[in-house]
Amino acid sequence: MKTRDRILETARDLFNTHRFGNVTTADLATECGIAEGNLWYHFKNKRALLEALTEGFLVEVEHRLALLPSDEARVLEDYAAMIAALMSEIRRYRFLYRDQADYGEHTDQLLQRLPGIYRDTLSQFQTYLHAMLKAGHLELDRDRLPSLATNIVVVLRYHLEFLRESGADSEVGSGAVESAVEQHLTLFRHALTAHAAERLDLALRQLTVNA
Amino acid sequence: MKTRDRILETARDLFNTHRFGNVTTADLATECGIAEGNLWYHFKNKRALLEALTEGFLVEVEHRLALLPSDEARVLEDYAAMIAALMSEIRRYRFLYRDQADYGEHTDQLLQRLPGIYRDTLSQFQTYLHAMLKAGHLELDRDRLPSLATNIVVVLRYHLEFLRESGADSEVGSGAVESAVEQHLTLFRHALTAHAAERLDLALRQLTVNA
DNA sequence: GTCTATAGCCCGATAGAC
DNA sequence: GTCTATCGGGCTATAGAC
Repeated sequence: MKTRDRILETARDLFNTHRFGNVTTADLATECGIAEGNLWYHFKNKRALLEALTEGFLVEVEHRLALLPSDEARVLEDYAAMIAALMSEIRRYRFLYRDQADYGEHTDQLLQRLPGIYRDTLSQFQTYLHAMLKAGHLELDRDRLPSLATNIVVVLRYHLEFLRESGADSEVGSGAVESAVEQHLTLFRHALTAHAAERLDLALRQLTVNA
Repeated sequence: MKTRDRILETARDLFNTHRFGNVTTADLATECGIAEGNLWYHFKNKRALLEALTEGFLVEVEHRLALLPSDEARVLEDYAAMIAALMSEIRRYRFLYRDQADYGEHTDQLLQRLPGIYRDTLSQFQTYLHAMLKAGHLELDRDRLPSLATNIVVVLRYHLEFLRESGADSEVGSGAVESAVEQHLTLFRHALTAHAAERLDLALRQLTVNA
């Protein structure tokens, strides 16, 4: 792999694990197996590196937001696919959501867009829940959908932080992501038909196996 | 107020707003209106300051964990009082939960106790929910209580972070805390009797007015 | 108890050889 | 494209006058 790409991937991993502000450029260079000076050949400064990572994030978000329920018969499987994309995004770019306070004064590129991303994500979930309602999978008062969508997003986004703060292993492969997905299902599983709950469980389980 | 106490309170505020790792001792001294050198008369080093704050936190947690449903007739009001104490704790010591990655290698005092605190908090919520069940306020499958308690804790703990990441004002007085309390109610409001929901709403509203 | 001055360290970034 | 050497700046903490 090209050095530039290795730097980006290593940086993403280190930032996710130790926070952006706690990873020094010396740490990053060592982990990449290159000299610190070499970093500045590939990136003008630490912020430029952050911005390169941000671009990858924004592309991934755009693709995930485009995943909408296609066909009434497959809304549950479409939902599971969207959840898989969202969790991959949250896992791979966790530090971008989390470490905003470390970026200093000017990272407008990201900070201006995150509110919109959350807004679009909430409405994406409402679209899915509405489609499940229409397909007869979900039995729920329509005016409860907005708050349910918010609860879903909060649980999916923060269950990893909850596990970390609780002292549990929250790394990839520890089952933390699976645990977050399972936990979010408890928010509306009781309102699904038995058949829909079973299909959704299956679809979600298959996706985490493949990821 | 004694200088030492003013340092502690100012530090708590600055840490909550800007993160522990992003607040320099120069910032803190300036905000206190004292010379930086004077800080080291009152505290051996930055970590000693953190440990002094941690002690106050642990005392507050212990008091809050001791708030249990007293009497079947008042379980809803007791619950509201406990929620008020928990939110005050989360608001006042937000950085302690959040900034663990900034503390360096050795803050065993806090890091060893947080997992236990979360565990005790979850079981505290299960106790309350169980009491509401017994008092006939809540109609819910008993085996849904553990996951509901987890969802409640996650929403109460992270709704403030969610608002901050979303670009909303998450400071005290902005209504963020009230919004978190309101949001957590959507997790089980539909399972409360109409009478219980009304009483709980009232009790929670009175408490946030007083706080 | 509070101040000024400064030591000593670590960090991000530059210069220039190879 | 990668390295070594080093600079300037900011940070925590100390020393010592008042």
